[in-house]
Amino acid sequence: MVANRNSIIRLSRYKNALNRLQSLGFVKVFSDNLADAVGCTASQVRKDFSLFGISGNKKGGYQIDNLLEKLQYILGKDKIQKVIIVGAGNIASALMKYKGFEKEGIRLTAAFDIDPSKFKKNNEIPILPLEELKTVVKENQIRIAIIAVPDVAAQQVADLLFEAGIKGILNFAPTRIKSPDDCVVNYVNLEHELENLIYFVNVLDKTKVK
Amino acid sequence: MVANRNSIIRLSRYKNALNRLQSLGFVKVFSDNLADAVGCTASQVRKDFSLFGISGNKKGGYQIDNLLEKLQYILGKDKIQKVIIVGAGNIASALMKYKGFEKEGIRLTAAFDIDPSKFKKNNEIPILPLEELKTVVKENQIRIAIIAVPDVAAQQVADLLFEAGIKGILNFAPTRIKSPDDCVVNYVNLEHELENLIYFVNVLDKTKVK
DNA sequence: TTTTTTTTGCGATTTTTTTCACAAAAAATA
DNA sequence: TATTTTTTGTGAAAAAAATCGCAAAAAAAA
Ligand SMILES: NC(=O)c1ccc[n+]([C@@H]2O[C@H](COP(=O)([O-])OP(=O)(O)OC[C@H]3O[C@@H](n4cnc5c(N)ncnc54)[C@H](O)[C@@H]3O)[C@@H](O)[C@H]2O)c1
Ligand SMILES: NC(=O)c1ccc[n+]([C@@H]2O[C@H](COP(=O)([O-])OP(=O)(O)OC[C@H]3O[C@@H](n4cnc5c(N)ncnc54)[C@H](O)[C@@H]3O)[C@@H](O)[C@H]2O)c1
Repeated sequence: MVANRNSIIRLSRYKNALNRLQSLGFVKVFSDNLADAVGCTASQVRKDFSLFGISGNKKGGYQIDNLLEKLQYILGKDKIQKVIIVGAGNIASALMKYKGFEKEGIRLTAAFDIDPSKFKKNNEIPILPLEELKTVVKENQIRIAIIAVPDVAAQQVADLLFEAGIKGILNFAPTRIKSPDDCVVNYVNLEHELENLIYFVNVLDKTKVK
Repeated sequence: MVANRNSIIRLSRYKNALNRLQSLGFVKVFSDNLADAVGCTASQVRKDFSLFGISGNKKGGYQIDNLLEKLQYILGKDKIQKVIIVGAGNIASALMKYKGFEKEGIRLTAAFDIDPSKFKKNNEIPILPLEELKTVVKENQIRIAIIAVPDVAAQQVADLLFEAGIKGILNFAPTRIKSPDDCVVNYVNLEHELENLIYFVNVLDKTKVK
């Protein structure tokens, strides 16, 4: 397949930029506007579109509404995506309070924890005992989960999720997850993001001296 | 330079794996152990080390303590890295409560907000008025900042940070930041991470049918 | 109507990244 | 001591990703 992680991330970025342009009243866009907006080259934009079979109009650029529709379809935004969270701690509570997911068609359906003091059955996003996870996943046909438990619990939680039928995990715990072949695990490791930043700040600092 | 974002992220992963192995009592490690631990190939591990001038012992693998030291030096972990946060909202409060950063030599020094109701001068990590940002950055020679403000405020906050002398930003807001040449901006976009996951779950789902 | 200008689409080329493959070193074994 | 085994280190090869370059289409101008 043509798609790799970076190309899909770029599609998400194009989508964001298009939403912004649309809300500013723009109707069409050229590849170099998009390139500007997301920080890549115009030929990268066109190549990405070409690989996904998206075409525009010579000299006319791309119709924003049409382009958005296609990107949204590719990114699975034609339907609401239900997501659960395991581990109702600090990260989870930031995510649950965030209003931006719903706007993007991502619905946090429920959170789960082992600690009974965290349970809140009547919240808008209920926090439920781990024991109910399987039922909720099955009844709602949920395929995506977020892991926000301490690192030591991450693998066992992942195993439970796979058993329940989850196919994709976004893992905040700094632990590599062993997963079945038909499942995907993506990682958000904030320490590593900061280390990365520190490295490149140091590099720039050193090259400046020369 | 040899380094790109992915290779540095891999170094962070090796470091994590090594810490774990060390705490389990291991003293040496082979490239294929590390490959296993982080999910890449053994030759990738050796090539990465080779590019950073790290060498081991033929037939003897790598000395964990020695290797860790070198990785930590490359990743700037030989000194404590002070970091500030702008926007003391949901994300920021999750980050401030997290104990893992200090263990990794990353010290959240202060947070800043424009909303006076958020100020907490006496917290362990104080939440201060934006006006004090410049002074704190200068006095502590801070180079790294995290942006956790609403998207509309992100660019103006970034400009303020650059003016104060910040060289690297980790941006949680879903907005591209225009930055000077000698500064780095990395992005954490959780919507995009979830979209990515959804895309690849859909792809796997479709290929399975065939 | 003809010419010029602009912008796409995509094959070709270049660059970057990953994997391969094997000599060399060193330990283990015979 | 000689042979076998194991593992590194790194050029060479392959694969993947990004960029280039230009024909073709279409709008705008002449
Ligand atoms: N908070 C941050 O800013 C931050 C930053 C980087 C990484 N992380 C990582 O994200 C993860 C979550 O961090 P946090 O700060 O939200 O942690 P937290 O301690 O606030 O929350 C963890 C929650 O998981 C629950 N839990 C523990 N074991 C469980 C299990 N087996 N099943 C279900 N629930 C379980 C706990 O009861 C708790 O409510 C951790 O792995 C952490 O390393 C967090
Ligand atoms: N919370 C999440 O889970 C989540 C998920 C994805 C993305 N994000 C993004 O992260 C950012 C922060 O999200 P949040 O949920 O923490 O938001 P929040 O609304 O809880 O907090 C934002 C804080 O920024 C402060 N602020 C506003 N303008 C400011 C300015 N100019 N200078 C300084 N402070 C200012 C506000 O007073 C508030 O305290 C947003 O851009 C959001 O889109 C958050």
